Amino acid sequence: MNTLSYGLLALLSQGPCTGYELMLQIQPVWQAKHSQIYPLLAKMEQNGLIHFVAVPQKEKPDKKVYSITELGIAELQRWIPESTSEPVKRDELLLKLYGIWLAEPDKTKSLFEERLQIFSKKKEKMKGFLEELSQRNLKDGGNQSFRSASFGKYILLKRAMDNAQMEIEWCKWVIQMLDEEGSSFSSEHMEE
Amino acid sequence: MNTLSYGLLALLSQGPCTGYELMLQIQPVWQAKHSQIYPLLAKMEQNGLIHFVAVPQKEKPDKKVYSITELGIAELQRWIPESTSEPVKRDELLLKLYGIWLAEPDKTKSLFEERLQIFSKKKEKMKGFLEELSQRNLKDGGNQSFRSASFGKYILLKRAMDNAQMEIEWCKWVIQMLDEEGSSFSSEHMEE
DNA sequence: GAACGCATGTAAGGGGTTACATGATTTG
DNA sequence: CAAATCATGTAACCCCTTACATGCGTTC
Repeated sequence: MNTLSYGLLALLSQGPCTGYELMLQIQPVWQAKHSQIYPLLAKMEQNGLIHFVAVPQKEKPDKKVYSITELGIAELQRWIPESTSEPVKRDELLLKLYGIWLAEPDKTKSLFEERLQIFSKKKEKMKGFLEELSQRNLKDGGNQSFRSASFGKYILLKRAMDNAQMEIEWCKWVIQMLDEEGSSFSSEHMEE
Repeated sequence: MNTLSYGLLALLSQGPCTGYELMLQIQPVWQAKHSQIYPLLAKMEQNGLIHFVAVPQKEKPDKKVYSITELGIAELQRWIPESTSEPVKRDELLLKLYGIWLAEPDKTKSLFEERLQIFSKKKEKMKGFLEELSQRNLKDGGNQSFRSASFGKYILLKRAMDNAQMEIEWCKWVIQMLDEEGSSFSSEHMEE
C-alpha cells in the first residue's frame, strides 16, 4: 500500500468508479498512468479494501466498477490523520530559468507564452468544474457543510483555480519584463 | 542525459559548485537526493559537459568543485528552446481531501495547520533570499537586465514566494470554513 | 481515414527514495 | 550528548513512464 493506493481509496469513498475514471479524476492531484493504476486496484481488491462488479458492455471489454469496502474505509480513516509528506514538484521550465541568460531573448519569451496558454486553459476548465459543483450543491439544498462528501472536491477545485491564476500572473509579469528591453530588477518590481 | 542533468548544467552555468551545493540549490525546483546527483555528475564529467577540480580539505574528503565546459554550454543552449514538459505535482494532502468527510473534524483541522506552518516558514525563507539578491544587485550597479545571470534566480524566488503566499491563504481560508461549524459552501465563498 | 475517447491489461526500463558507509565540526 | 551540517559515494528497491497489445465508436 503506497500513497497512490490510499489516494484511490479516498476517491472511491466518494462513490463507485471504474479504473479509467479514477485515472482521469486523480490527474490534477497526482499524475498517474492507467498502467500504474490497474495493477494497484487488483492488489487492493485481493486485500479486501475494494471490490468490483463487472459490467458487460456491447462489443467492448467488461467495465469493472469498483467500490470501497468497510475494511477500506477503516484503512482510509487510519491513513488521513497520519503525518502528511510534503508535496513534490518537478518543473522543467524552472530548471531552464538558471540558464536563460545564455539563450536568445525571443526564444525565452515563447517559453513563457506557451506556459501562459496552458494555464489559461486550465483555469477555465477548473472554473467550469467549480460552477458545476456549486450549482449541484444549490439543488441539493445549498446548505452542505464540510461534513459532506463534496467539500473535499470543492476546496480542491478552488485551490487548483488559485494556482492557475498565480501561474498566469507570474508569466505575464515575466513577459512584461522581457518586453521592457534593458529593464533592471530590484525592489521596484516587488509588492507584498 | 535526463531532465535533472540538464538542470544541473543550468545551475553550473551560474558558476562553479560542489555536488553538495547543487543538491541544496536544486531543491525548490526539483527534489533530488545526493545519491541521485553524484552519479549523474560523474557521467556528465565523462561526457565532457562539465569538469571538476579536487579541493583538499582538512580532515574531510576532497571537495569536487564542478564547472561547465564549452560543450556543456552548447548542450544547455540546445536544450532550453526545446519544448518543455508540463510540471509534475504529487501532494499527499490533496489526496486526503477526497476522504476528509470520513475523518474527525479536529484531526482535519490540524492537517491544514501543519501545512500552514510549513509554508509560512518557506515564505520567510524565500523573502530573505529575495532581499539578499536585490541588495547584491544594487551594489553591482542596480541596472542588471534579464540578460544577467541572476535574472533567472530572481524570477524563480519571486515565484516561490508567490506560491507560498497562495498556499498560506488557501490554508487560512479552509481553516476558517472548518471553524464556522456547519457553514455551507456555494458562490458566497468565491471571488475572482 | 487518422486521431481521439473509452476500456482494460502486461513488460521493460529509467527515475527516485531509502538505507548503508564514513567522519569531523558545530549547534541546541 | 544528540542532532544537524558539510561532504562524498554505493546498492537495493520501489515508483513511474513508455511502449506493446486489442478493439469499437465517434469526431475532424
